[in-house]
Amino acid sequence: MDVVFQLLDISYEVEGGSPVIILWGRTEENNRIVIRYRGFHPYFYAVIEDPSRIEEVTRRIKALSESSSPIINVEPVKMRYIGRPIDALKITTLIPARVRAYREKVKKLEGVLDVLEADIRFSMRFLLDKNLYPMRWYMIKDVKEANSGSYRVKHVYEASNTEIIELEEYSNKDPLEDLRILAFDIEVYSEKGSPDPRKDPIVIIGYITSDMEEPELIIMKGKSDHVVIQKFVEVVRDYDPDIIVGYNQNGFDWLYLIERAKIHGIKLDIGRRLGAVPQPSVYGHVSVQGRLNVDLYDFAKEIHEVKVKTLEEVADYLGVMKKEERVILEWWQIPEYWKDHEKRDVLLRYTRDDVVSTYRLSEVFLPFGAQLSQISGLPLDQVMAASVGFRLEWRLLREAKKMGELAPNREERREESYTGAVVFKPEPGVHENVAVLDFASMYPNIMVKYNVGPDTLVRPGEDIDPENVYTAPFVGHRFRKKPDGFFKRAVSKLLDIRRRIKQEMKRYDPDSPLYRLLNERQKAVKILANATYGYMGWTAARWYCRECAESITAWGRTIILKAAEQARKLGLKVIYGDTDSLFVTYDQEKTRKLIEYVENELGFEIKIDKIYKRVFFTEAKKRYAGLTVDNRIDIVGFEAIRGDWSELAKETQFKVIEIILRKGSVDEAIDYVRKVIQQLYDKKIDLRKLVIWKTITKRLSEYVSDQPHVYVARILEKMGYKIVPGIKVGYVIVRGSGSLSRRARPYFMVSIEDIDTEYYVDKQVIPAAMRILKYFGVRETQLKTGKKTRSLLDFF
DNA sequence: GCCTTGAAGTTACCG
DNA sequence: ACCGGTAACTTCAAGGCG
Repeated sequence: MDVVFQLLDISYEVEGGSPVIILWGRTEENNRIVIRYRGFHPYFYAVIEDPSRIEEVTRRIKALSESSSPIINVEPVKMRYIGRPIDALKITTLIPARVRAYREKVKKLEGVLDVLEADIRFSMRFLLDKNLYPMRWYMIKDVKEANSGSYRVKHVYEASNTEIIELEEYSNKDPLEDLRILAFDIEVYSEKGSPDPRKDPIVIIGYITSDMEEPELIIMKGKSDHVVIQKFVEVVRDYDPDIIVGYNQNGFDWLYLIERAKIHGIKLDIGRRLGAVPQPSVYGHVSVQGRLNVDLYDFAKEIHEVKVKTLEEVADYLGVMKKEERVILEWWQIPEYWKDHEKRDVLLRYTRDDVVSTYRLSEVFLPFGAQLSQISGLPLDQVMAASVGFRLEWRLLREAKKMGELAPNREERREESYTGAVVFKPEPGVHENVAVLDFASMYPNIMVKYNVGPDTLVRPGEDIDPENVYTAPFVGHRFRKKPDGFFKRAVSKLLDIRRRIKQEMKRYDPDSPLYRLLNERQKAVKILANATYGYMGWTAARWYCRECAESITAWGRTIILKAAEQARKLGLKVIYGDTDSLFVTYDQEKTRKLIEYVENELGFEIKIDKIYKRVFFTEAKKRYAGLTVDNRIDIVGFEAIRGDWSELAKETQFKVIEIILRKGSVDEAIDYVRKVIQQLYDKKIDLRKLVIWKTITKRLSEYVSDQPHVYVARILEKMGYKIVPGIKVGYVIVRGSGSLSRRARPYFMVSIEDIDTEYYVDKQVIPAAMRILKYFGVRETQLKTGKKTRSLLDFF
């Protein structure tokens, strides 16, 4: 029989010494199924030094075979490697576990130049070879139904090396429709410091599913969380979710649950494979067999507008749960709210709000995740956990496979830097009526136009007719015009897909589900296309090519410089530019001519991205603030949008910018700043507005200088809190003696009385305000109120 | 020994 | 664990001065 199914996830098992691929899916009737696919074996390639001696090498490889898990086939194949035809041997082994050992042995054999594609995990190998993309729909031929045995699914099918065909007509179907989602969150009680799974119990597990109106809580009674965990296992099994979502559960909840379950001797048997427990896996995600365990924090990390990415902040920013309508507790308050029975209800409410926020976040994030999964080829539970580079790489591996190109190995390389983009010096001050012109996908288009890639790169010394190559400016690297390279193909395909999606979107109402689906898809495609340049310059990339990256930026510099020159020739004033954007005084006719020039003479697409009624620059690059024609304030680069300044300083700067741009009133801006400073002196400022957040980027012992956030991190560590790279530390500066760092304190340990007002006036509010006001002739002294100013004293 | 200066260290931003 | 270019802060040591 044939089965139509949506591919949700993939895993494999070894059974009777033979591997079985497990495809997890669901049918059109919304039944969960497993397809057990046999006859697929792991393999890798050996590149042969001398094709005339291929038989000799084949014999040597075969001689390595061990009877317990043998090499089952060695086959000569003609492949391509970095654009050149090569002779290789495809070595197929019986089971995945032995690939590594065989790889090492084969690598050392005489006559073998290199071993390739031995580091591709078996499940992914299958997806790659069969050209399967998770979340898409397929038909598999000639399967037999078997009894469900060890799987918690409706049907199990056995397949043996049969065809799997993609069903294109399903491509606009919502991949998430009717999937069951469960959101959960755990609360842990610890007497002091960070919770320790060896002793601190899970006191609450909250959860909500697609079928529930309200969240449920499993609450610890007595002193043991045994029942809590047990109950949670039942809940998951009963509801049988396809997708489990949480917020940072890969970094915390699962690891904690796994430890606690181990202590109680509970089997966290919550997957769709009998007896399989959650398992830490690749990219730091946790794998739950047959279910997609998606950590929404991975999505949140890409929202750069939110600086401190707690669940509350992200939910508030996205509007799924406003801070006003929920209970807010901070991590350090949780023990207090559990211990104190009077307060416990607040903690319960807090957990409910967290669970609901999490579920709602999944509604916002998963549609994009599903599309990225469909486009990149990574399962949904891995795709956001994987870094940008890996997501793109999986897509590239698929392109390579189609072209018969072998994937290079990952290797350790020395960092070699190269020149990047140009940034123009801005014209300081306020400019009226400014158009921002943006090149459309500049780097991807350079790649396509000049056929840039490791396989088209002409190596130094190679003799080739200059007619047949594109030569990069400044750096002189040459790229063959023909044939189309690997990157050109991959990138133009992505650009093309995106164009088509955008075209299709025009046919639908922006509020329609299909429009939204397509929009998520085009975003996913864009992300991959935009990552290609950075990927080429990434030393850990399989297709690392410094010359390529360097050539792309060189072409980019030439293009933007030429465009700027032409703008000036046309009589447009170039106020600023960065990489692929030009800020020019807006003149409709001249701008049109410039756009034409860029299209016809340079061969690139440039468009008006936005028009500012007024835009302000300082001498600094990468910083400006503007008022758009639709009356929105844009702030770029300034303190007001940086996460490492106090909210008070940011807010003050924002207001100053707003007053200047909207009203043009310097006096009003000065007045505003003075009031803020007065409030600070009067201590009428919410302490939370004084907190400065900074990320700890390495182990505390590795810091050479004790900056404030490092000093505070050490205090927290002494208090028993775990400090790991990546965490954000919130601190305030208090009065006292010693360096700034020595006066930094965790924000929740001080009151407004302790605050060093002078610091906030002189090092936060005034610098942030002066950054702008300086350009309007304002002096620092004008911002200070009744208090005697230091500069006045200095004067005498 | 004190004050100034600039390099080094650090973080977060832009495109 | 995608790139280089950039601003701006704090610390810390060197250098100048007396």
